Amino acid sequence: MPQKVATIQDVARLSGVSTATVSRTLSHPERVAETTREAVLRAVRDTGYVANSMARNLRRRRTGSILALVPNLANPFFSEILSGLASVLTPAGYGLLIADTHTDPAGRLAHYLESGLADGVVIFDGSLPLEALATRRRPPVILACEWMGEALPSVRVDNAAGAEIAIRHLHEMGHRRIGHVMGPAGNVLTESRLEGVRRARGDLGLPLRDDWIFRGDFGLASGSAAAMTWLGLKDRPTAVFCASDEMACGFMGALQHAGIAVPADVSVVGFDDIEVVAHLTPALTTIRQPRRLIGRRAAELLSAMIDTRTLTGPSELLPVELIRRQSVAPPCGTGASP
Amino acid sequence: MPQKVATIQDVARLSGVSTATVSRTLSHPERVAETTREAVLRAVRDTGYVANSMARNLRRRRTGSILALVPNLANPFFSEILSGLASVLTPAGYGLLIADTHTDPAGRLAHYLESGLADGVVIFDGSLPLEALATRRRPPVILACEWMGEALPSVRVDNAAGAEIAIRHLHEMGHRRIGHVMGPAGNVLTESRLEGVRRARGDLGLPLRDDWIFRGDFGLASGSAAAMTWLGLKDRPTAVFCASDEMACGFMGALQHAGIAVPADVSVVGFDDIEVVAHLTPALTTIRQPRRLIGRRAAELLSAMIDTRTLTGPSELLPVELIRRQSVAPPCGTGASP
DNA sequence: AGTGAATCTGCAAACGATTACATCAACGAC
DNA sequence: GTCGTTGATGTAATCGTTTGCAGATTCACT
Repeated sequence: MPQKVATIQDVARLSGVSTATVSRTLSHPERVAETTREAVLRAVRDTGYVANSMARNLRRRRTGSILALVPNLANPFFSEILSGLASVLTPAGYGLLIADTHTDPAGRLAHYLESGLADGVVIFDGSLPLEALATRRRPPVILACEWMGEALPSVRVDNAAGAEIAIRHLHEMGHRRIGHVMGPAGNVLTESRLEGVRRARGDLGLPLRDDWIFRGDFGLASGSAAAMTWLGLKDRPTAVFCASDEMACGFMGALQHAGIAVPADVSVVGFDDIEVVAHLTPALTTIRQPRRLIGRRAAELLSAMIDTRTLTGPSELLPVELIRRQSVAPPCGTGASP
Repeated sequence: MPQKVATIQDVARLSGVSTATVSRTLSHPERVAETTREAVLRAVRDTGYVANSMARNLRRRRTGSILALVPNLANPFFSEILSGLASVLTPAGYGLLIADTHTDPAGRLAHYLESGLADGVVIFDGSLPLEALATRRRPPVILACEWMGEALPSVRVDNAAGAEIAIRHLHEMGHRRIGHVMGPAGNVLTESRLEGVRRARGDLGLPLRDDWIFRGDFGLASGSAAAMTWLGLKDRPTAVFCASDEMACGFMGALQHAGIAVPADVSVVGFDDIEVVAHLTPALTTIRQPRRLIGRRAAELLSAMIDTRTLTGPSELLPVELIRRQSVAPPCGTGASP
């Protein structure tokens, strides 16, 4: 049923020139005489010819696509970054290939890199065995959000600074007893945000209580779980900074369902500023990451690396911003500090 | 710097066989003598050979990837479906190519189909000019969530039924004055859910007031906007069914920020059951779509179409389910019906 | 020993583009 | 009139696989 699709040969035959000329007409129009060009273009139109990308890419020794490795596609945090990626990649003629590294059997990183099915790779998953990248010789790789020493270029925000801003904001609002819901263990984001928390607490002379540090994994459920832990505490922090908005949602939700009022009983700050948190009640105060911009810059830097055939390139640190909303208030009955 | 990557020739040379045998060893191991196979596999390991997918696909006349056209990557609703897609596509040896049809210049549908860079296409965006698909001759296409008559196969839920369930639930809880926040005009989902609302209202003998039908576009902001309209009404419905969870979030959020209590003052039902709504306060009662399953089935049906070289195939209607949570209560001060 | 089948392997032709190089015509300068 | 230059086109090699066909070997059976 599917009839033959036109090849460059068909166009050449129909317009009475060689395939070389057809190819040139399409990729370097200026190198072809105007009358020829017109004839060729007409033939292209008539046959409905569109170049076979496999053949083209084989010859050009490229793939025309960029691979994005995300830990969890279902997480809204990534989708907007991807959207930013796509917005520069598509115009640049690249396709966006997406792989969910958690759906996938683990340890496939090497496979993806070697497979040669992408001209470049954007990695969002810091839990991948990134050391393997050091010895790779081919596709340029850039990290987004995550990072790994100075070895690999990355586009990200200053996470420690973001965390510090969050803590300082709570401090300014009068809080002295501040808890933190962490991300998954071993993650650079987790470490870095925790580091920011510790630093700010230290600088501000706040108590460094480890029972106010709750384990999490950036997901909604772990936020709820942290809330349960908080509820079980006899000596509770009056404010909690969650290392992700998702966890903040889970945390606030579980607290409220248990009859605790936010921010009256406890203040909450998130991280990321995903779209929905502005619509929560109370709207969540959070540290915004410029996600679409992260996507765009990652795409731009990566595509520069591809063009210059370099395996490495500059990194970029993007600014975070405190978004004040309604989930933070002075602690319980106080207007000022003790 | 980037040294040569091993080709099938290198492997052939190293293992002392022809390229044909190497190829066979890799794709049809059973057709090769055991000793040869071992020698070849050793050479593969030693050279680190991995087949060039461009060459392979060129020869096989396929691309090895599936294209997903989503209206808006940043919408969490889609990400989980994509995740489901990926979970069957990856093991099946396909890559998942994703294009955001709103980021992209419009009218590119034809371009995507003709471009021949995918063996199959999953369309999530019903607002695309789908009529064009009728005349296409090549890549099999399946619609997900959306649909279009019987012409194209699709995987979706019974949207009208879902809406009806929502309305009937509100009715059972004692509501008689029920509003609806619609999706974007012209969308089949919008129409179908609206149709369900109308049918249920009719069957139950509820008032068919058009000023209780609010325009929306499935997004958060339009939910908030609908809330503003609701606030401005002098004669308000006691319950509102939103055609998407995102709109329900926006709606509830804006209402609560304006001092209206949900569900005490107004009950809200959503549609989709995206993850976050279980963590809202009140947790949102909603109609669940089995999103991961939608993704999986779409992938399975599409890949069957590809295997059988058919341009069409069966559709599938998946079940919806009412998830009762806390955003619905009997209307204002009533325990029973008037 | 001869025959046929079964099994394994290699040769070489695709797949459909791009592009280095060669060719050829036209032109102006000397 | 010769030579060098410029511009437009064609020839054919190349990218790295897969696979139809045929040759070679082995084996079983008569």
